[in-house]
Amino acid sequence: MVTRLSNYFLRTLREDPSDAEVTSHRLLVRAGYIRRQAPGVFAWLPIGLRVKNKIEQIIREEMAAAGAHEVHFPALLPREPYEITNRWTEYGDALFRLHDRKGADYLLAPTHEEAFTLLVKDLYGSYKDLPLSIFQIQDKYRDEARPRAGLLRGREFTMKDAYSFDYTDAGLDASYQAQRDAYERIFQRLGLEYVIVKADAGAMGGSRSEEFLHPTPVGEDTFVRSDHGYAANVEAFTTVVPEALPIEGLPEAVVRDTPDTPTIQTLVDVANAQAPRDGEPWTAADTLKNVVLALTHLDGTRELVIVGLPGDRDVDLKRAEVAFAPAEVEAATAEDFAKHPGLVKGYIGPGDQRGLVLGENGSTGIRYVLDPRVVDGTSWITGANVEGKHVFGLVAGRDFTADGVVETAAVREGDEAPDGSGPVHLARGMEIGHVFQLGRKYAEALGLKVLDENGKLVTVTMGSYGIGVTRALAIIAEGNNDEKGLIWPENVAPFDAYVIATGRDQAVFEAADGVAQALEGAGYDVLYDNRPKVSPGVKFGDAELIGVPKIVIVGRGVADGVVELWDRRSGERTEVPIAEVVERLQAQRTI
RNA sequence: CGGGGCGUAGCUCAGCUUGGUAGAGCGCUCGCUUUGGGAGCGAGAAGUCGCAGGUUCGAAUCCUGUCGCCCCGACCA
Repeated sequence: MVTRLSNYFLRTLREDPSDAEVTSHRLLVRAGYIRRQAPGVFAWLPIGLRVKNKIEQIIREEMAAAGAHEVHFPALLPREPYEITNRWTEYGDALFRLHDRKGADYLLAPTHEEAFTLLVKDLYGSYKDLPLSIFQIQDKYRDEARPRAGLLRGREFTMKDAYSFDYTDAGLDASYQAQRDAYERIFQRLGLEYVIVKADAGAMGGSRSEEFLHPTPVGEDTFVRSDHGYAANVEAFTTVVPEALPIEGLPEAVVRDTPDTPTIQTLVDVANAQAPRDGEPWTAADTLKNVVLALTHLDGTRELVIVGLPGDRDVDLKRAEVAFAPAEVEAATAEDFAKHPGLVKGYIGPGDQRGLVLGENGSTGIRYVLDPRVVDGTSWITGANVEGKHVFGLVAGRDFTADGVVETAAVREGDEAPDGSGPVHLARGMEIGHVFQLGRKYAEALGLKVLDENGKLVTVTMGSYGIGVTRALAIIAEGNNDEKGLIWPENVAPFDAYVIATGRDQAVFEAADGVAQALEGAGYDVLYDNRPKVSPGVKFGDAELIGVPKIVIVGRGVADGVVELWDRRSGERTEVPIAEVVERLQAQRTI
């Protein structure tokens, strides 16, 4: 059936909605694809649902090709399984919780590891049943602190989540690879550029984790990539560790007066004025900055830890979170300093040959960890733990030691990739997919075991694979538009062709109707703007806003037996005889 | 949770400083005209000015409180 605009449930807005900032949000609302219901919660109108269904269909086809079977879980789940895996607590405020009439706790699932694991446990008990991959396309709920950017970060969103079950590590690797390959095909079909980056497995545990990031300025993640193949989320980036240097022959450390030098820059200025170095001036990279962080451990205890890193580097709190996981990390507060009078703010240093200040063996007893660049034999200007004094020539491994090495320094443009593939560039990306090996965490917690070939019970190992469906839709919209409106790629467009009848001549409407019917007959989904008494300008504007890639204008040319084919993306219009419309569009078709 | 902005018709907004009968454009309804780039004329329907209290003869406007929304940051498997 041809969809006729005169009675289709679609209303475009002439002006941008006032609450939308990012392009995809603005255009999807204005063109009548979605409507806001609550912060981060959207209703899908018929035309929006069509695009969503197209994306889901592509995912379903590729999941089937990868051997995964579709299931469907409730969004509403009881508390107990999440209690067992501790996620009822760990998920914190981001979990939507509710009660039934008896007061029992329920949640709106933010993801479904527990439900899937328990279902497989219910039904399977033998290694012969494995491997198994199952997936669903389901709405997920997360009570985000701040939903934003329309569909890009909502509180309700549609996600494809797949889970694999194996009883060997090799099996998990194969299942993981199958999903990873399927993801590549899915994103290619969706026309979404992606970069696969190493990701931090984080609190989810597991050994291998990769994110599919779509490079875009509206992205929330920062990632790095080299020109020769390396790509990683900044959280997962590892520093190339320099060789240790010989200690012999290095001059003794000297304490100097450096009044009014609470910051690295003031210190460098004073150092160059009072103790200039032969050859080249001191820079921030010659100083050792000691940053005080406060960790909050899972049991609620607060611990101070001091990170020593080159003065030209800043601490990246997200990287620090990874380094100190599962503890939460924040900068130390004035209160923290007050509790540790041994710490002289602005002049903190590890100590010197006369005695250590930082570290578990130091006078403060505060854990002291170093950036990987601070290898043995490197010499530093750093705080002397006295107001207005710094130590010059303090040598790592000779004058001080630390309790460990951690990656907390912010990654910079030009840093060397750990795989030797050259300097990295920083870019913004939006996570559109995530594959990771959960391992046995959930199976262990929930008791999912099978009997192996030897009749022994073994714990199943799992993988988890997600694609944000509605986020992918928004990202496609974000990357396919112009000042007039959306421009859908053919394989996710809500319709294959958009027929416009202009004018008021009955013959035009009859001809347009014929064109629409002919296209439908050829297998096209057609949206036909048959609205009477609507001016051509309005119809053209709506067509551009809605963004169906192929438009057929039926109007003044009808008398001569021709119509115009209008390519939404290129803007090109060509006249063709009415009888050839179907043929011409088919010739242009790329899918 | 911190910072900023905003709540007035379906939408986008003016009015608030300086209190005095609720406004515009678009959209919607009816009639006539118009029909290749968001038409014209005429007639209409449509609002608890977020909510609650207060000041005042009188509050969209001033005061207090409160709720909500948007943006930036923190947070974000």
